[in-house]
Amino acid sequence: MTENVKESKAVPEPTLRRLPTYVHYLTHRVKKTRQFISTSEIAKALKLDPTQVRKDLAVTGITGTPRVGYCVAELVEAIGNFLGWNNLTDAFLVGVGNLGTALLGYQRLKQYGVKIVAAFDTREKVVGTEIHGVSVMHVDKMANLAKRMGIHIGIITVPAQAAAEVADKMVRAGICAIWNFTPTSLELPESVIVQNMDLYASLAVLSRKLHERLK
Amino acid sequence: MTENVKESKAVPEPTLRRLPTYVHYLTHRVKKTRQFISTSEIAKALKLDPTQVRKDLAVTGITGTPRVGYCVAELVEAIGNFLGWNNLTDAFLVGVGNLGTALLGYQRLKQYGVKIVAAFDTREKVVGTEIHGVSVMHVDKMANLAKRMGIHIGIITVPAQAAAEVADKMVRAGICAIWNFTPTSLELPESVIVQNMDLYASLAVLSRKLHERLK
DNA sequence: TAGATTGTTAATCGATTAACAATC
DNA sequence: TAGATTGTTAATCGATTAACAATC
Repeated sequence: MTENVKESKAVPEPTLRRLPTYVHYLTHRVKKTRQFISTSEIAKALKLDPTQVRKDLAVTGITGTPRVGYCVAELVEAIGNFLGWNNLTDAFLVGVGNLGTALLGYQRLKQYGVKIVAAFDTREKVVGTEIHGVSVMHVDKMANLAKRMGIHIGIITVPAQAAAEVADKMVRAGICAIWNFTPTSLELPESVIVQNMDLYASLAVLSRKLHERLK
Repeated sequence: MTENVKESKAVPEPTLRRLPTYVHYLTHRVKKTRQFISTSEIAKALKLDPTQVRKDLAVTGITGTPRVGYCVAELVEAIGNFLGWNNLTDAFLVGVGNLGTALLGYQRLKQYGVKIVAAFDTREKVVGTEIHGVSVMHVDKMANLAKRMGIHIGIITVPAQAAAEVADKMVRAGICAIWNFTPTSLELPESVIVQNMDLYASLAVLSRKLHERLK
């Protein structure tokens, strides 16, 4: 079997999760006037290991200068490029409840490469309305529209019991990456990328640690 | 140095994160009539390793029966106990924007051991109102009230630039566990439990994987 | 030059997975 | 009994951390 000349290893998921944190730190807490920064300084602020920071940054292809550090502006640029924050990807959101509405209001998502271009629901009360500038349509129109517009990302913010069905519909409509805000574990083909945003998993960690502490 | 007779190892965080998933699967997708279930069946449905499921369940102290499996009702009960879902812990939420409002509407949180008993903000428009049955007060009143009510959990849903200050206020008011929905990395004493719910970290993983796929 | 910082290779650590004896 | 499933110990895997040579 022939191997690729440049078979790049998959980037570890923990690294991917830390990259936006670096950008946030660099753009919001490092003075705009500072041109360079060392990994030990980043590490200290974010409570990480300096070596880890260097390894993380390395995946973006950027290099630093011994005794000087990394150029802040270049870093921000390189991470953005690496994560695809430049070319906006259109997304559909299904489920305009409390959380769905909140996400529609997150203008910030655009800075992170994703733009919600349409929202869907089944309830008469919301279908036909516009929320935070995004039209809400009946979910029956989702599949055709997704195909026609070549949508790749689907965001699921429906009640848990409807999640599986919505996910199936999305996949059949050609959506290949799903951001799942329900606690339901989706059974989908291997080829579909699923990223779970599980409130309850997160809360369980917090709650258990607190229990241990107070015990 | 004397060691505890029963020095129980800390439960791995990945395990804590999976426990709520088991409960959700068992209560919603396993027929109520089914009395027993094997770890291989759970594993298959959730795309996990059966051994891993057994190890996860073991931390709750529950045991199964060879050739029979685990009693579904007991499992749900044991996990709930372990995660402290029985005795409700009161929480304060600061930042009644899109996301904060959505969380106030999440009645489900109560099933997961946390009850938001008051919300805070600085904006005149919302201070004094009531959202989803929870009173919104000025953030200046938060510290005293938290001390008086013995609040342990704080939820931060303010804009990123206000996060550090709110977190400090919470800690000074005796709050020792913070659920942080902002992308800001909080610099707090070691003793404070911080659980980050980072939308952008999650989105970065999804977005990057999609990029790799389409490339 | 001297010394701080990068970039890389090696060691460690912890979680996942495999192997298998115990058991109902 | 036979065999499916548990529960535990050992092996593997991958991420983190340590060590250190290269470099500006």
